[in-house]
Amino acid sequence: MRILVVEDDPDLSRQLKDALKDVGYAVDVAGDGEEGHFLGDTEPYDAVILDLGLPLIDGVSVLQKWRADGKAFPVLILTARDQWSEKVAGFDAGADDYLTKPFHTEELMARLRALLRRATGHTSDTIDIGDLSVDNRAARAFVDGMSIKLTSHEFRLLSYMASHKGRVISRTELVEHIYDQDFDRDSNTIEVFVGRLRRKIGTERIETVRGLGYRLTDPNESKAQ
Amino acid sequence: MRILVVEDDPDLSRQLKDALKDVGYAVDVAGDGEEGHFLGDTEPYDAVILDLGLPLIDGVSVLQKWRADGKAFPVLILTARDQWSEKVAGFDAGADDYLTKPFHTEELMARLRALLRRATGHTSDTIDIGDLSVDNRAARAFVDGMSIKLTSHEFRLLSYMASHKGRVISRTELVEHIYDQDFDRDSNTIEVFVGRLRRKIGTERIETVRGLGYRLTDPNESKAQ
DNA sequence: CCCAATATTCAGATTAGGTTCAGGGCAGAA
DNA sequence: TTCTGCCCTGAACCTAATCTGAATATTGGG
Repeated sequence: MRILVVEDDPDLSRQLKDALKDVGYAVDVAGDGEEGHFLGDTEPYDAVILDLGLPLIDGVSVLQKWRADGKAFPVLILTARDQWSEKVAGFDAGADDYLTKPFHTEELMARLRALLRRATGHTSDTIDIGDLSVDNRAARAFVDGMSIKLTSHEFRLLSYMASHKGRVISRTELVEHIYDQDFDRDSNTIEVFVGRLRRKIGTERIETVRGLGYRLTDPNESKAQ
Repeated sequence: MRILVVEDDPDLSRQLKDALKDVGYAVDVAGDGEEGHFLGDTEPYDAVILDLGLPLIDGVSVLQKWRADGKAFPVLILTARDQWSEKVAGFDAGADDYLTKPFHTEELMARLRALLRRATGHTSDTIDIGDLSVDNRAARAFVDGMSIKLTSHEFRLLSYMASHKGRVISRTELVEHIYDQDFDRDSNTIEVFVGRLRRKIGTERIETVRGLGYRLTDPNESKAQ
């Protein structure tokens, strides 16, 4: 999952980035409203953390622009304590959740997970595909109840595919969601990771759709056609 | 486990701090309601001991604010004898337990342990992971019934991991819960302690999850791969 | 049967994590 | 109080997991 953080305080911004990367997200950071708006417009984020007090363009305006443009990613806004009116404005502009500063990193993580969950239409942090189970909270996966050892990139890949299970996902989409900005795309890393993942969770679970991408399915489900 | 003590009487406050540190908690102290509120908002405590009669902001208000902000840590309130109404107000505001002054340190410790126990979802002061047993009451650990000699920080680490057994715990989270405020994060103390702990309780009990953190498990539990 | 797409394998680079060690501090003993 | 010994810390250095990109093999479609 790829997250955008728009925050001008460099300390907080750094801290957020570190914490998010720790938990396995791909993270981009913007330091002002303009850059933030641009990135949100250009890159396909899975969620955005948006401070409301920003240089150049304020947070609420950024959010409004995005929503007016039809961007649907979930947005979590950060407000200073007691900025009651800001919070309301944020919600009106289309925020999905808010957090008042200061806050606990752990709480932010929990809320973020909740947003991502909701956005992908799941109700739990754990996603099951047949007897494969992906736990986004603990960053673990199980096949048949057995714990599978995955590296952090393998897990990102699996997690993204799991939250879009059954759909064909293009290589490009995968790259865009599991890596952050600076990544040299023309290489076959995705194939390599898919290969490794298959070896660990069973080849038949990741179906190749020639010319389009990959699809994560339950091999035991009856398949039409 | 990291505890916040909010108490204005310097004697009592010192005494509490010492006693708590002795038993192996990381402790922060605040002398008035404002500082207390701020710390509780900012740092991830595992429990809070809160005096109700405080300068600047009274205890009940502090507690109300925390709860309104969604802070969930267990709170033990201290009241003067016969302040019956205060006690009720405290409970209404979301306290988990209370103690009337004066009290025996022993009793405070027992109640605190109970709160931590409940908060982490355990029913006993002793947590077992396979044949490793962690006794939070006596601050001791056993492997296979044999007592293991641990230093206080080693024990804190183990105790925190034990109460979240099976979950991956990031270095950051560990630092935040086993040290109190003033600690320089960029050093490798955690690695060093994990190393020492492994030497004492057996390497295989603490699993490393690269890029994410550590996990305490029972090595004999069935694992694929 | 040929071509393009996908898989596999592998080695080097990179980076996270592990180990060791010395200095300083603190607590308990005398 | 001073002395002693244990512990903690941070740095330097070492090790091993993992990532990457390229080379090579395989597969499926036409």
